Amino acid sequence: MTRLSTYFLPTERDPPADAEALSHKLMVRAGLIRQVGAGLWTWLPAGWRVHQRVVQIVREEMNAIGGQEILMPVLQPAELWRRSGRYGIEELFKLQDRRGADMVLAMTSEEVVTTHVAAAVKSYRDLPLTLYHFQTKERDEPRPRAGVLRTREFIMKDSYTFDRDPEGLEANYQKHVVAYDRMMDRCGLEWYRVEADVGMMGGTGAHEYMAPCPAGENEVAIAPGYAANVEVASAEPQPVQLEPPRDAPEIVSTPGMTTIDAVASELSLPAGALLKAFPIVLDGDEMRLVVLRGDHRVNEIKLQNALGAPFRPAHPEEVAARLGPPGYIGPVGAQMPILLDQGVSPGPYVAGANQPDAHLRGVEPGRDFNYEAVDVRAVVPGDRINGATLRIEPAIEVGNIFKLGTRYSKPLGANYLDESGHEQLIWMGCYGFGPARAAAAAVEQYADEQGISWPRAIAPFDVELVTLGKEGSEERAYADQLYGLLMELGLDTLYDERDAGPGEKFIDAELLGCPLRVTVGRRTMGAGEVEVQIRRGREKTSVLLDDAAEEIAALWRGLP
RNA sequence: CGGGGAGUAGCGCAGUCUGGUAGCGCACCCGGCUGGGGGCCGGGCGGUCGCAGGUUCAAAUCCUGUCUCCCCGACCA
Repeated sequence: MTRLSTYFLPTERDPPADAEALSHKLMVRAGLIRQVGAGLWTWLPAGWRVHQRVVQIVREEMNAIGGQEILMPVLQPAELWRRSGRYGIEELFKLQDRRGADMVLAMTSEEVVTTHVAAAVKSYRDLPLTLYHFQTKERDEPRPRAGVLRTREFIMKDSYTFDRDPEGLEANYQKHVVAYDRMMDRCGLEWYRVEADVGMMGGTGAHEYMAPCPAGENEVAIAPGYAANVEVASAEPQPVQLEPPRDAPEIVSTPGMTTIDAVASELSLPAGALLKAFPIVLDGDEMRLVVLRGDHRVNEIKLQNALGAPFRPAHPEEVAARLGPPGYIGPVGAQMPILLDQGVSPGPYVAGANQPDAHLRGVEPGRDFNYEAVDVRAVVPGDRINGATLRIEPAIEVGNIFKLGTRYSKPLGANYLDESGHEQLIWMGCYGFGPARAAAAAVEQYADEQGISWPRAIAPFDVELVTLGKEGSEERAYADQLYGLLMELGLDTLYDERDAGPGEKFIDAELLGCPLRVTVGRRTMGAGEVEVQIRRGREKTSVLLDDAAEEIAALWRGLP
């Protein structure tokens, strides 16, 4: 029985003063969530129904690919995390029990699940295996924000696959691709599966499931047939007009001009006709000079991946000592390896001369300096890929899938014996999905001026039934009866029988955003009809009194 | 971690500069009217002004410290 007069659905006329993101404002206003502290949220009844609907979709798809649901604890011994090498992570909540033993609050469960598998799995006959759970995750985020989009505590579905070899892992990974594609579709989201950075975990491949929306914290580079996180995206740069070639570099005086823009405007050239030099220092004080087109920027994640090692930008003193005056450095004559971005096409460029107040023009890569080609440029909108134009959109990361390899099986001793009796490491994958983010993404993607407009599959209720009649009226009696019929047909119905004005009821209903709003009032009843509003698009239609429930159910089945 | 902002009733805010009995709108409670887009009239309830200390005859207001929250950036297995 879900009668609004007794249901805990505290709606608000005003959004929280400091809320910025649309989903944050609307989910609070609609009475779905309430804040407890920074990045800590309570899910109220209607909000929790949405969350649970997403969870059920995810559960069904995981089961469909052979996943087996388990439950692992949030509180875990620090020892496991020391063994896996993750104890030092700053986001990890750390605490002690009464005996002083170090504990952690899990941000994911690789350590625990791998330990169980290591203990139980002995033979190749026990593999492959897919285990998953829905469990609270704890992360000491430096900056929680935007309602439930980025929180310190949240529920995540995390699954883990265990295979004999890379081929097995690949097969399980592809199964997850299928399952995740379906989860995103079934949640009614617009989404992209994008190539992702494997990050510090050093896995062998990763994709993210991104839901584009203005509040998204990630940027996705998209072109027909291509989608990648900008952190790893590659594309052809837009062409640039270069100077005529010269037989050899010529010095040009550029006093006081230490920026690309200043030199470009002095020589009346586009910034892209210059070379930008980005000196970096690797572990052990080795220097490298990264060179890219003047109008391009370094993507530090791509650079780190290209180097295969961490780096830092060189300090000005190091630049002055090893190359030349900062603002005037360039690749010609540089006494260090040069990494040339592949966005620099052949031709004559203007570059720093490694001496005060001077640049060189007519510098040609290959002729005037040797280099190693790398791809370290940040892509920008307008770049080309497969002949199409690239665009960049903000998006929410709802899920990610990741090939771990033997990252955890090695330190935690997860081995098996193969057919010939040899001990082998288990190959693992891990896969995350955030129901709260899926819900927030749906709010972001479909909300309008009036409020939320849920996809049918994850709405808190299928139908909101509004009666305008007072207790004892003919309309009220009919609405009571219709409520029962809708429930019998399997439609989850929220019945607004509050003693409130029609305006208030309509506004609350559209704020909450159930796919259908059914109104029983004297006016339409007099005409033998019941009014039905389709929330998305707000189009109104009507059904006959006599078989209203069946017609409403049929309408509902046709909704997105 | 750097920069900016805010803590006064459930929500949104004024009052702080210039110290002098804590206010407004909405919500809520009671009564009545109204009944297809946050309706109207009348009467009410509700706040240790984030916390601690200090100055003062007197502190929401001035001073010191502290906690919390938000936004931008950095960060984001």
